[in-house]
Amino acid sequence: MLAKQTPLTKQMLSKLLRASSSKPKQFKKIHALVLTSGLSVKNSLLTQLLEKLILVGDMCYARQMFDEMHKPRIFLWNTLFKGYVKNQLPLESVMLYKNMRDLDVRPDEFTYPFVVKAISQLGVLPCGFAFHAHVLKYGFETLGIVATELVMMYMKFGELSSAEFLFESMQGKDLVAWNAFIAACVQTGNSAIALEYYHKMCEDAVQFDSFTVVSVLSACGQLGSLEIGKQIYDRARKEDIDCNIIVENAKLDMYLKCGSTEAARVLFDEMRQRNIVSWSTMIVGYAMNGDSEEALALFTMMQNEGLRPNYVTFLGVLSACSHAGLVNEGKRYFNLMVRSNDKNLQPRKEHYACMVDLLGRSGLLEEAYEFIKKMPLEPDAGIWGALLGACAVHCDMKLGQKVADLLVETAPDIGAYQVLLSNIYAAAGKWDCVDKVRSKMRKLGTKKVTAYSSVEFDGKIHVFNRGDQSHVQSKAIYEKLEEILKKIRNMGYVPHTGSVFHDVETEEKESSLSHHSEKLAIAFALINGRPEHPIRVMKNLRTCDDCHVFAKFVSRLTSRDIIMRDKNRFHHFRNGACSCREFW
DNA sequence: CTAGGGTTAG
Repeated sequence: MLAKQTPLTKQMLSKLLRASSSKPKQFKKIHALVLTSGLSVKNSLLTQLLEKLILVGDMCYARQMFDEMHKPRIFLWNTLFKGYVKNQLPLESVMLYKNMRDLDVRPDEFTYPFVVKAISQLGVLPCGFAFHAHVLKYGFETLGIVATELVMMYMKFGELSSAEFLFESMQGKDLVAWNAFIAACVQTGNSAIALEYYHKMCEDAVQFDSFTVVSVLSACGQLGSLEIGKQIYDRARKEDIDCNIIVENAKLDMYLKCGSTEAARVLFDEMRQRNIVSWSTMIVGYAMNGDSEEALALFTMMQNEGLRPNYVTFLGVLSACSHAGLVNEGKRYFNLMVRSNDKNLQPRKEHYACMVDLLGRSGLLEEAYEFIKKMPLEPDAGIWGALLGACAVHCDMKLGQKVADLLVETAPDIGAYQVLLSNIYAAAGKWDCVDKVRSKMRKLGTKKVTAYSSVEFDGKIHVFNRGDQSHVQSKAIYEKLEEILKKIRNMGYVPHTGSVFHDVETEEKESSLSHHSEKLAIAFALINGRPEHPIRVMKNLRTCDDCHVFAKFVSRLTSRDIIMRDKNRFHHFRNGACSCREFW
């Protein structure tokens, strides 16, 4: 490498650094050379060295180097902060900040974007407040970049109103600030708000770009707003916005999340280029829509094209097996992952949850339980939750109780699990147990999520709760519902009162059932929607048995397709049958 | 010399 007698020069060091692309061992050698050479090396060179170490993720060595420096200037501190953020070490970042202040080093405008991002990663709100105060103290809150980071931080903490307030009070918001906020809204499940801000952005005459389009399309997918999504995409095309593969993937996903598998497939086949995200989106989408055969066929096609699946692709494949009850195929794909010898492709907790779901849904509850006990990872709430869900489907009270007890310990704040358990008790007629669960929930303060359904019409999202009378067309909706119920009763519809988990008389049960949010949404769509269009209903939770039967009858009665997306999957109702074949 | 935004899954 280097001849010993050659004196080391700074130029040579620079060259060496550039040559040693990403081999941490070489950095250490070079660093040793620097230390022994006696050269007074400028910080700029050390910064280069630091940057390289950060790139390969050797933060320990980077820190060691930093600590050996004499009075490092603020930009070196910043470089280290950057490294901690890049390598997801928020705690180290906070400690470094403390060191910095102990040494009376004054942070500059570049410090806070890194530090605030670290706090977002750390996820401790009081810490966030403290850093916000520091930002104010040094007068950096007027800087767009720092303010944007603060907004993102509050969004990540679920402090939507704080984030909104901060965002609104930003002066001269640029495109990136808008995009960041809209994206954060979508990522935190506030898609309706994301669309609001997209419109505000247009009013403010800020020209949107492809980043905006991706977030808005994603929002439309979440909301099931096919028409709004199409409009925005067409507008982007008209305004010559670069619709790259990420935009196309987002559009593909929107179609699938709105239940338009055919349109999605046309788009997929026409795409100029497809990457692993395109394929995975399509496979996951088919699985969600109950088209397991297409999902698995596409997986095979992808492999034939020589593309390597990633862990998301396998989630799609496994959920396709789960929705179709393909136990053996699911096991085969799961083993494919285990045997792949690819570290990145080893089954993760989500895959185990998928397998538990697959086994449990097929009635193999004991096998699912054994599967969990044997898994090499620590089972989390999601995995036990999958088993509890299966216990609910198959009314297994004994195992259900056992699993629910485990869940109370690991995830006491998730009301959905308690609701599942109380549903199991209710189905068995154990009302005293139902009451016990309810009062326990009250005591612990666990809330259940309120069920709602939504329908897009005339560029707006119409939301319905159970027994909702707040809609302007409420009277017409209830009349329509009565009319339909009467007609389908003559066709043989019998209300499935098992879906009511309260200890009340049959008559009351029926009236409670008939006002479920899905039914109101369907009635609304029948009044307003065009007969040639399918009815699209989005539900935030799993749909109940009675609404499922109801939708089947309505699809036959009215000869309309009903596409219902619930929390887990799609139900495509046509002429009295559902695509899920009663397996959900 | 350094800083903020996007797609699948959760």
